[in-house]
Amino acid sequence: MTSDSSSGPIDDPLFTSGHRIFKNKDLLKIGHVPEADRIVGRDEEISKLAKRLNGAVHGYSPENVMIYGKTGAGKSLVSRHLCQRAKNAAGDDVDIGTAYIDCAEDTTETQVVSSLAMKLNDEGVTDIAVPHTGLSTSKYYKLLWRILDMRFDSVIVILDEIDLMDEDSLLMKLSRAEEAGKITCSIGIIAISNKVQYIDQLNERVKSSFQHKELFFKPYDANQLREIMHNRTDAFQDDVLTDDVIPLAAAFAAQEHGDARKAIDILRHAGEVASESDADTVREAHVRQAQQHAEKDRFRELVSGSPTQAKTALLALTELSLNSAEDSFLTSQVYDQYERICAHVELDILSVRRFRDLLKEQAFLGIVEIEKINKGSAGGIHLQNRLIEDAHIVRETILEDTRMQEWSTE
DNA sequence: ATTCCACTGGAAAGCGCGGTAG
DNA sequence: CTACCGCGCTTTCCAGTGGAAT
Repeated sequence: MTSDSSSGPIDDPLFTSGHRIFKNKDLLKIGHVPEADRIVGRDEEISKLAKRLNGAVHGYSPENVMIYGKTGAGKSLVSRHLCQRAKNAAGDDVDIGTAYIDCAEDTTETQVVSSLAMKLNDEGVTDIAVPHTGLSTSKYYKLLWRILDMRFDSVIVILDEIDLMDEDSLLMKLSRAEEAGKITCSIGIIAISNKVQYIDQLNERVKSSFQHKELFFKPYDANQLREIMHNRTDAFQDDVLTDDVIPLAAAFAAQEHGDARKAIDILRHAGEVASESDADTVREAHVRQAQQHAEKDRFRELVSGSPTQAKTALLALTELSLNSAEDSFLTSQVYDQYERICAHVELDILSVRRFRDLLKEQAFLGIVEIEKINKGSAGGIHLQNRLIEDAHIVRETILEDTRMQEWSTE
């Protein structure tokens, strides 16, 4: 990163090999929004959603929409696409703003409001600086209201994966802001969830203020998955995809409830595998390899991303599984093992209460399975923890952590 | 039907960190 | 500088829980 400010790519054979496979890899990125004529099999959903948003284009209130559907069913895609179109369709006299929030990243009310304010802000116009943290929730709201009124007539907000957000009053505050006279700008909310039950578990007060229509996205079928991938083949150089690649990737994705994201992921991975192995074409074998790759990557990311204490808890269960004929263990047993490991690697020992939650998190990630059992009169209630993933692989992955090195000699 | 028990899990609160505002 | 805020991680407290033994 020192010299070379000269323009244009330089023909270095070390860095050009990838171009043999890919022409425009961006087309396979996750957030990529294809042009309208490339969105497959969602015509009905698009026109329904468009009707709800119609108000925004003409400067009055768009309706709120709750979208349900499994992952990779095109929910975010269609929403983003329509926001873009609404912007284009609006006349010169109507200022439309749109914002996309991923609630997996912004999990609290404050974070979402601050992100909204930041994304909708334009410091040149409003002369408002939005700090990314440090303010109280109410101050972030006030900033947001000011920004909205200075810049827009109507705004469409997409809240993706809203079921991952821990508070729910956000929906209420956003939808009430206009009628409460806090702003004159109108807000339309598109809330996206992959849990159908989401609306049921909302607070009554929230439910009544968040007036909404519901929209359900069906999973893609195998034909649609193939078409989706065909539409993106120009991410690759001409003729590098062999004929079996797309049908196989479609088959893998169809197993996962027709997940289009998965399909595209496999396709991209397959291209990367082919590229790394210096092949001229992407073949069936690359797809299979990519599929395995993706699963290992996912697991590795899950484990290596978690804090040391969580790893230790998981390691305790792993050691028990490796050194015993049993495969499931009571929390107290796992905790004993955990204490031993902590003592050995000089790590603070957490309370049992906290420890239970750590294991529960692992269960949520699908690494551990927990079953509740009752031993009766003198027994009481217990949890049985069982490792789902292969114990050797888990152990290996955890021991990559420098803090865990000490233990590897045991 | 009742008792019994060892653990479960919700709630509240504390701590330290990284941040803003004045 | 002080006051304040959000947030992740943690502890402390304690009212359940529910099947087997009685």
